[in-house]
Amino acid sequence: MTSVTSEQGTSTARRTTGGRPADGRQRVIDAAVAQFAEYGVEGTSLQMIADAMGVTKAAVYYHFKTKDEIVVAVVTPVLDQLLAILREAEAQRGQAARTRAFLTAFTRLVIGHRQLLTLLYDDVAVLRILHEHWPHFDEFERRVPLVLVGPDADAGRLVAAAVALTGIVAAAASPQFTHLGDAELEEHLLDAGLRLVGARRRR
Amino acid sequence: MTSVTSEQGTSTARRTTGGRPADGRQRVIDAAVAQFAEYGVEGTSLQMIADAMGVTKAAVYYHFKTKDEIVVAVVTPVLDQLLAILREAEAQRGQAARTRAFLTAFTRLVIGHRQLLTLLYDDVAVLRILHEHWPHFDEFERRVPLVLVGPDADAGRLVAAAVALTGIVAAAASPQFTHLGDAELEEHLLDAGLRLVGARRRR
DNA sequence: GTCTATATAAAGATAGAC
DNA sequence: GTCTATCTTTATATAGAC
Repeated sequence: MTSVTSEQGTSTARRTTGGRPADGRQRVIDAAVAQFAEYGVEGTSLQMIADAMGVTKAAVYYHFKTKDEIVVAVVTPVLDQLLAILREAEAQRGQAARTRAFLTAFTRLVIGHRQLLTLLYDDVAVLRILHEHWPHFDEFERRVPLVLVGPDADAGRLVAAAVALTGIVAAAASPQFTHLGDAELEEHLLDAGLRLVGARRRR
Repeated sequence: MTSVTSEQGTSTARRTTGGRPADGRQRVIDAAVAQFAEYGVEGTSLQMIADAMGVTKAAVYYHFKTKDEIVVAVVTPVLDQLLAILREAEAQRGQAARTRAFLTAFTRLVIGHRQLLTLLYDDVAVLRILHEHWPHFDEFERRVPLVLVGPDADAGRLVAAAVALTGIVAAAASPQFTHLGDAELEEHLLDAGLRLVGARRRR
């Protein structure tokens, strides 16, 4: 079995080697997430990130050599979590259990990063960068729908899975629902997802 | 009742005043759609559009004064169709009929423009431009979910509507399903949509 | 770790010839 | 209707001082 692994251990390592948390590197990431969510990756310049931090472009370049590196750093933690969710779900016995396990954890992850996940699903620039810099990202993309509906699913169920995944991510990011609390939105999203992939909701 | 109307009658007018179809203006639009779909609006430069047409940037600027104008011209025909669909659905008697009427026509529209609709739902640059240049676009955005689930829907049904709309659009654009024929993909998308907004499929 | 200053390339956009 | 040439602004990125 090919294994999908992140090569981006640097930031984690740095945080353990005595450096204070919320160091400069992390501050860049935080600022970048906010800008990316509002203007998209291509619509965000290093100048905008620097301005949001109250520093200059050169200060940003001290932490990251390129803009692509920032994108990878922004997205890697979520991808790692998604990978963990994927593995745990795949380890369940029975397709129904795998479906429920993945969808439950996935919805929770989406809620925990309302703006960030849409980068992964909607921003063409992010997808291009990940295909360039993230080893086995394409394999990763294939495994997600499979764990949801199983390897023997017909086209109809694969389409339903795609609608569920992309719909959940986009709806969570929609300004339409910013007023909804995390718990309530999470429940509704999970509900919608389960209805789509054919499972009944446990009460 | 406030009416949502396109101010962009120019291209239609030009096509009726004796000008050959597939004129330069339309050729720019066609080239732009292809580039926008692949690289996003911010990721597409006028140079790329010009190159795709085999002309220079200045030739493109003869037809459109700004890049924003191109985006509006690309998206306006679809928005007009969407508006027509919206009105026809709103005119139905009974919420079930409105839901079915809209979803059926919407899915067909999405299939007819697999790549284009995702610009409307996913591309933040397009949304910004439309909010700037399309009168009553925000009102338009509000009416779409409402016709799907009705004015008295609770949060759960509104979330389901959002998942359906965004999911259908994104799934239709997904490279995962490029091999599926229009008719089959349309059926599966409609199926998923109806399951989400609570209606049973007519056979 | 942050700054000023700068290099270099590409972006959007315009003027004017053909 | 398309071209060459050019303007202006902004982008990514680097060098080197503090």
